[in-house]
Amino acid sequence: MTVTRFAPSPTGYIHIGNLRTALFNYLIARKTGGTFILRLDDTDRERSKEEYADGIKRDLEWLGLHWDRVERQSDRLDRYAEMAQFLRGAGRFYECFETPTELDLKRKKQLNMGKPPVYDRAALALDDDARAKMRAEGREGYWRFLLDQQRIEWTDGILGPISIDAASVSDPVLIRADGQVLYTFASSVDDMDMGVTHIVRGADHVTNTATQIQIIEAMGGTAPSFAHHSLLTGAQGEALSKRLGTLSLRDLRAQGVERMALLSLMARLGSSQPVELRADLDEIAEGFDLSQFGAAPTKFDAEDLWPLTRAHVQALPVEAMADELAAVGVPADLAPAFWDVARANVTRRGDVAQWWALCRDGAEPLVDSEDAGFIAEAFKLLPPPPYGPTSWSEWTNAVKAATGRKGKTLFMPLRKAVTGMDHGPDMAALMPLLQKVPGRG
RNA sequence: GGCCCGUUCGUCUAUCGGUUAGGACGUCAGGUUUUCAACCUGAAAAGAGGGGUUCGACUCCCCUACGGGCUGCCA
Repeated sequence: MTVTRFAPSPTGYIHIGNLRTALFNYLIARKTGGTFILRLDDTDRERSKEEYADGIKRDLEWLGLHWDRVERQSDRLDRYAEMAQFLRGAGRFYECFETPTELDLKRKKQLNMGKPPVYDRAALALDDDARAKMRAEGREGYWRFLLDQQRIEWTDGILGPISIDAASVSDPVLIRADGQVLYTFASSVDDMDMGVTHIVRGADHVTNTATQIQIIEAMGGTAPSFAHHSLLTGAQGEALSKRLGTLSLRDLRAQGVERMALLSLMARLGSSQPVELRADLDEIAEGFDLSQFGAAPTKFDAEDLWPLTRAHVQALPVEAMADELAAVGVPADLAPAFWDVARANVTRRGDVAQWWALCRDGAEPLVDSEDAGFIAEAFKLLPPPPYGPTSWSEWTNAVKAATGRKGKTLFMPLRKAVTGMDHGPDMAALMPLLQKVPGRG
């Protein structure tokens, strides 16, 4: 049984980077009929906010990434204390007393001497008396996990064989002086307890994986299989983290991006499979294959969402557009005809507003100076609305007979005069919807 | 500074030593269309640099450059 999880910390909303992680884990569970857990990693009491937890849930619901189970780390504090006690007994936890400032100083010294800034395990040498003395000085202990200094190896689902020397990594701090359990530990306990079988996360967690494998094994568990997807960069290759604020899911949604456009792109970007618009998550899951993803950082350009959004919106049946059409004031009886005319000329659902405004209010005629006389004459031949399906051809034929113009020089000035634009829906189909033509006459 | 990963058309990528280096999206041109969109046809477009190994290297090895990540009592 496959068990995956998406484990955001509720310190912000879902953005384009998180979304990829959530989607991959969802798809793996979905594809194999497994379980997808939403786990809120909220051990950081200061930064975690209920508002964000709710926001994350709403965003996942909008995307359609339904979870089978929800967990909160703040509900599991007793369990972490229990496993911490177990690891102390096993000699894998040791208490340290350096202050953050002291640690910072140590790192700087090491760096200056050209050495890697790895914790020197000074606290490991402390005996009971020394520890008592530290406490007497008012210092509060925090706890590190004693790494077994060997190479840690695993076969990554995306990166392939990875080997990291534990000696190049500091013993991770797992419990702070104020008792707060840190991510690396809570996550390891949870993944073990919840039977998580596959973890897909960003490449920023590769080093964590090395230590978490040891932590899970020290607790008597078996490490799940890991896969680390490349991180997204901006279109110019710059780190995306700086721009994440403008790429939150809610912003993209507010701009009119369609969820299937977003999901279709994210399920394929960075893989060798072509990006294709899919109709639903089942279709996306069907073709999803982690092994098709590359390890190189992936450039993400939000502009790529628009062609997919347009294709999705243009294929929508009128029923799916009912709310949007009603919102801009399209009468229900005109909706099907209007949507048929407008659909080929919209990218976002909201774009129908401008076309309906044209139909309802008419447009300021756009007349090139050399066409002024021609348009004046043409408008004399145009009866007032309402128009029928043959109005356009009747009018253009009449104008053609009266002026001798034909082809593009005939049609284009008329289009511009009637709609105020040089592009737009098919004129023959548009005419019957026009309720006003202000420039007429 | 140390550690991990990476570098093929504009973009995402294929190629498990021998290919006219393939596909998709985008771009451009032609066709169709009153326009836009859509559709059809076609085109341009790539192996970071330097050393090896080999009959032969995009592919294997080393170095350099560049990009990303980690190097927190954040996640």
